[in-house]
Amino acid sequence: MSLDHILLGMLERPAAGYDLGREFESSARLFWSAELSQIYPTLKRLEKKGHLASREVPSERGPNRRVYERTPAGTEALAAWLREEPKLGHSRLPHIAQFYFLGELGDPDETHRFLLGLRRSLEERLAVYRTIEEMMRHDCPSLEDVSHEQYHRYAALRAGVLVAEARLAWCDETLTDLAARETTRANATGVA
Amino acid sequence: MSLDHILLGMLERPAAGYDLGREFESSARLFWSAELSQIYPTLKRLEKKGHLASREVPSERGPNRRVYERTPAGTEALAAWLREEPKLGHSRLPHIAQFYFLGELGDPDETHRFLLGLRRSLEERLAVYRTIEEMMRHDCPSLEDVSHEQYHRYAALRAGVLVAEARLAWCDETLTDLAARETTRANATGVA
DNA sequence: CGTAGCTATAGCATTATTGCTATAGTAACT
DNA sequence: AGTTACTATAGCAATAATGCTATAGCTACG
Repeated sequence: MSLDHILLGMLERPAAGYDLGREFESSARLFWSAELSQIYPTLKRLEKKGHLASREVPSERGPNRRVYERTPAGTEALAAWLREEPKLGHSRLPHIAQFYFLGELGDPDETHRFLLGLRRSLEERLAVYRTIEEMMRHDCPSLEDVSHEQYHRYAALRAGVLVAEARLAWCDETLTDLAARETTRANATGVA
Repeated sequence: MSLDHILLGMLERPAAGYDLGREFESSARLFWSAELSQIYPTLKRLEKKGHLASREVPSERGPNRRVYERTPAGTEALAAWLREEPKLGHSRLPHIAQFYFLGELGDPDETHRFLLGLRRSLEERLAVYRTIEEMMRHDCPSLEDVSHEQYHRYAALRAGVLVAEARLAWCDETLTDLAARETTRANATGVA
């Protein structure tokens, strides 16, 4: 039920479902994703639960917006979740799953192609993160000056950067090992 | 629909649902998780789809086992998935979500406590990975000698190790920055 | 005016996933 | 014989998540 708590966290200030959807597409992408079709019913459920309150607000451009805000009970529920043990959870890594079984194809070229493709995707992701990191660093000269909240946002981004870099390093390590295996194999057949 | 393909991948040799469940608890933990209550119906669906075939086999200890194996269509479906682009997917990282909103508590001590707890969990995970890594290295003197398939399994483990190390490094970096912020704050109030 | 695009909410069908309970045979221990 | 534990399958309810479609107002372009 992490989504409940993530939405509560995002509602530090009042916002409509649509706004929260945008946030998942930008900053929250780092650690979660959710579609509007999941966000709207979840907000409704949280309101029924008493963790959120909503009111309709006329929009400047479009139909009325339903703006949600946390109730004291909601704030309490969020705080309780934040104080829980860090939840490492089960990672779902489809790309590692693919790689794990890729050996069954028995074709080193497929593995090579796969790693190059993965490398490119990771470079792209890292470039986005680095751009945001620079923007944040540009806004404030020293890390020690930013607000407590801003610091957490910055640090979360750093987690994304460090992990993406580690995955890139893994691609390179694995490509190197693969090449070494290939030359060994070539020599073996060459000698034989 | 990754689970379908992961189960197909696991069925390189025939196995029962129970066996696959065990595999999720051991090696496949690296990249996915699934409960038996999800595995059994999925196997049934894959059989109906024609990607798997099953037969009942008397068990030595317990009721009959339903043993599944891939059909040619199943092998083909697996190969098609393996040849697809690497799927980075949306990461679901509840611990980063917690950290991201932890700033709202406004208490650096909570952040400190959180990072220490996370650090401990990561150390534990890493210790497990390293043990497996050593076992694999013990079984074979050189990486270039193992089978293509074994090599993929080893490399997938390495991905887990490198990422866990990166997360640990992030904990340390963030703890250091946090301490620096605290001393700055202390001096500021001390001067004022 | 038409229409394309954006903002905003809503609903639905399907699948994915979790957590729980039930059943039943076998093995090992007491 | 009774109990506990392990192997193995099954089913169900609830929630989570995806992907799709519908509606409706407003803006901007030609």
